[in-house]
Amino acid sequence: MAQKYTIPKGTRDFSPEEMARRNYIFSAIQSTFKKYGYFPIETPAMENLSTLMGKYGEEGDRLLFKILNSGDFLKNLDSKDIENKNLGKVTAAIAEKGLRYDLTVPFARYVVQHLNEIAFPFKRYQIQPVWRADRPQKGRYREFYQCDVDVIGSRSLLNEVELIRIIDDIFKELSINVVIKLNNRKILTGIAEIINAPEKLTDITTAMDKIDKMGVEKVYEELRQKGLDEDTINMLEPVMNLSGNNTSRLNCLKELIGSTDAGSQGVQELQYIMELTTQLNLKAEVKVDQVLARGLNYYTGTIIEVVAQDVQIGSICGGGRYDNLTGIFGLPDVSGVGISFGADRIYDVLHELNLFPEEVLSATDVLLVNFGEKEAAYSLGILEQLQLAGVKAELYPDSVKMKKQMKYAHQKKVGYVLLIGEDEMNTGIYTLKNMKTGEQSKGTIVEILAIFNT
RNA sequence: GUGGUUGUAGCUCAGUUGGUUAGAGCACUGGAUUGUGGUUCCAGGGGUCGUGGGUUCAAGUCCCAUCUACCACCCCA
Repeated sequence: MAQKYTIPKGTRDFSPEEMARRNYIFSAIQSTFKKYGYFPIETPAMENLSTLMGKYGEEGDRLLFKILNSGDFLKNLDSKDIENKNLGKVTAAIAEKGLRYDLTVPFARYVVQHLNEIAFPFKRYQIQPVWRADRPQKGRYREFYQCDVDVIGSRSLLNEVELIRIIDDIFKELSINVVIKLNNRKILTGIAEIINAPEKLTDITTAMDKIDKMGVEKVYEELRQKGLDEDTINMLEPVMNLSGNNTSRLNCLKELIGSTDAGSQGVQELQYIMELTTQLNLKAEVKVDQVLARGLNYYTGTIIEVVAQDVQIGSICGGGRYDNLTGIFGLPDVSGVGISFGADRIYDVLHELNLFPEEVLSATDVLLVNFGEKEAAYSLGILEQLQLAGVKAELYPDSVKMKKQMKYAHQKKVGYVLLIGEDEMNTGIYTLKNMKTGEQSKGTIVEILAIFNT
């Protein structure tokens, strides 16, 4: 072996088998998006860093891949910044572009930039890879595909309901059992207000979000570390320990935080969504989760997260409503709501549960064996007739030993092998071998075409 | 970014308290079978033991560093 070449940490190659399975997922997602009236767009892999920085919080800025400037990238660099390890300034001086971190922020940029071409409410989907400089782990990659659907320019909660239906449709088609968790950013705000700690909103919600993982006591411990006093923490108790079904939980929430503007609005919104959702015939379980706190950085209303029931892999879909994402790009008061499907994690779920259909890899129907120069030239005409009839056919390019050609057909899972040697050329009656049963039959081109067309 | 585990043939792995020429299965190539794959039998090729340094008469094996993959945290799809 010449040398060991590898791919960067957290990235992957995809074999033809894997691509067939991936395309199975993508087409399930894409066809559903289309069915609901969404149109596709694409945006570049790289954006200006000014577009990306500051949109995902401090953590997000760290996880952005930055692209070194072309040419003399040192020309804007101040050597003092290097000495002082002023990483922010050094980065800004040598890199002005970065790889996109998600599809939502580039979409917001797109909307603002193409405002006058867009009919609102704008329903778009986007299926493209994103990059994060995170440390790879199970179900976590540095390059992965997101499949986004968003509606922008409509405040109606019917959009939320539609997204829930889309989620249910897609996972139903893929045979994955899921729980759709719902919350509302305003409920979180209400909680923070009712315990008189609105400025601690982020600390409170990210701590509460971990209750399933580490238990109530650890959450309280983390909150103490973040500087909350015992009284405040005790006030959280009733919120943390909500029980019962969705309706009773919502009613409890209303009592607890209904006195705040945000809280009452948030509960009302969620109640409305639940009302509409419960009368639908959904397969997925929809669950109100008052501690769910994803995407806190730009979400303002509904928060959605989807987890697989039978595999522990983190969320496979997530999203929410953002009232002012385009505001950062100079277009205020445009509300949007959207979700993102993690195709790579869905792949892992399907793989782990063995849920991929057998025949996702569409193999070649028939391989024509190459017996030599004359026979190959003759076979070319037969090949053409087969392909014209819609049969997936290929002619082995080299006249190597039949054993090798048969083995190739076997490995590629080709259904039939067509043998056209000297005898067959002379008689016009060809030999067709069924690779599954091993049976051989003889027939004219018309008879053979008939076999494939049935 | 913090902490832990790991690395031996293309792949999955064995390799004893440090000791002679580092093994197996699968895969690959050739043959048994000159027009027949998937089964069987025979033969063959393939390794700077992740990389760099150190300890030792002697290192795949012990020590340090570094890289990779995996796991947990942070965060997230």
